Amino acid sequence: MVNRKTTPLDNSGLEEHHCTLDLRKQKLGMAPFFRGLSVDELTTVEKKFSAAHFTAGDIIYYQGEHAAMLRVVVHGAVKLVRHTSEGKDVLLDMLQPGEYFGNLSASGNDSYSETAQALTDVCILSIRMSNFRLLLDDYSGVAQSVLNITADRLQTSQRQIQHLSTLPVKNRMAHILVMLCDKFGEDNKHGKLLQLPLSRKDLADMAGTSTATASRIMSQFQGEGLITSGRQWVAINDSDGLKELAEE
Amino acid sequence: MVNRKTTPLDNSGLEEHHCTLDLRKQKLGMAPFFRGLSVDELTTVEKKFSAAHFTAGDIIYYQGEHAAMLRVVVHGAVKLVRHTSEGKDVLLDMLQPGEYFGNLSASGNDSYSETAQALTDVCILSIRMSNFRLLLDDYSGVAQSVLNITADRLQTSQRQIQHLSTLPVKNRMAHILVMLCDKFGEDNKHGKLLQLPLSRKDLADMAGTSTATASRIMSQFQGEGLITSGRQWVAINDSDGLKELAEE
DNA sequence: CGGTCTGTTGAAGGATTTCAACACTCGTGG
DNA sequence: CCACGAGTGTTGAAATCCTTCAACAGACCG
Repeated sequence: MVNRKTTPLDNSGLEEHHCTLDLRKQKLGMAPFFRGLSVDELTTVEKKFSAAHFTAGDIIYYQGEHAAMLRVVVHGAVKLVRHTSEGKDVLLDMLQPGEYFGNLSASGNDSYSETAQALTDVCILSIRMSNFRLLLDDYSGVAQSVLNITADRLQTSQRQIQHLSTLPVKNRMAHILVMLCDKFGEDNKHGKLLQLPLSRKDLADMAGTSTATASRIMSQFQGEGLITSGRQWVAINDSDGLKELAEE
Repeated sequence: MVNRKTTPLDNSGLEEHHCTLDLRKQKLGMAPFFRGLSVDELTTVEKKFSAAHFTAGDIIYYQGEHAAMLRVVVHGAVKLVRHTSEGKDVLLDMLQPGEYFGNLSASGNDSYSETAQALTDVCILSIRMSNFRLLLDDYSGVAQSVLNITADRLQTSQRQIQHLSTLPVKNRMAHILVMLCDKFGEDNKHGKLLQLPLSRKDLADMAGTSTATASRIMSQFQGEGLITSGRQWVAINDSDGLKELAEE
């Protein structure tokens, strides 16, 4: 096998479909909090959202901006980053189609606590938070779903706190790669290719380490045959091996 | 002033009132998700809960146990701890009267992801999760409050992730002390005394560090006149000074 | 094909952990 | 009431993990 390092990522944009109404409805239906709604209900709900497009690299909103909107990813990948006053970044999450982001807590400060950036060309549905609240009153099933999702995210955050507190960087990195593999992995000749642009800095910001250390560990993983990687892309060859490292 | 190191904590138990019905109702009303209910509604809601008492040190539930109950602290302090397979502990939260704990996410795994321990003698109200769900359907205002609280906790967790990722131990410790001071601080000749038993290990498990490092930093803070501390207790003398350290 | 952004790697320095010994506090039983 | 013992807190010294700084190499864009 050649030591190929050119990007194998699928870069096809979304000019083709331009986020048709059908696609939007389909993705809204996929969103976990609308699962269970009838087609008619979904149509009513969809009308309350408005669509917007961004190209790869665009900032969807900045940390600190006034926050009034709740958003759902329809197409593409979005990353959520918290910036510190010292210029360090913390990557909180990578979002897939169907996931929500923006502001849920109408209480207290109504400004975004993180920056949202389009990783690829994306289509986003938005709804004013106050309108979303009305929706929750009308569809109590949706309200329960939203609560479930938020509680799950809290669980995930607490596991992340546990990892940061108790595991060395290598284990944390293994865990992050496994998680990304489950979420973004697509079969490919390199193994499970993570279908999103992913730099060493992104990985470092997720694991709470420096880019230098992230790079060293990725090199080590590659040397052990666990992954294959190049500029802005990563493929997982042995997710079981990584899982072992992550669990330990 | 004598260099007094004997505990100034108020250890009075709760045999006096034995959690009267009135007290329980009052504390339920204090719980942020029931704020706004009428006295009548509160009475109805209170009947669905059952009370239980624990003495200092008791485990209320163990991590991994089947989780069906949602609980509210009526009296005393409770700590939530995640244990790792390597025997390390991560202290997620210290709870006050009015705060809920237990399981909210009815989705996925229905086992507690942390251990809950009584720090003092406590009175706890419990409700079966399925019944609580029914309550949410009847009182949509409560459902919104629960969502708000959960979203706020998510925010807090993400800030904690940020701190673990970007700040050195000293700053994290300062932040934790300020937070505990806001929550448990009571005026006292030593300054703001934290009204709960708090060991160096507790602080270490909150800050994601070792007890040795936690002890060293607390000694340093004491040397700088920021705090006064002894076995299992801490008083904050200069919360502004700590806040500066935490923000930096 | 050059420039820029990203990734790699070495070496030195720093923060934190670990191990270990000792001191202090508090509850318990003599 | 005192003394002991267990649990908790403190502190030193060595070792370790990780960061920082820096130089260079590779990949992608125009």
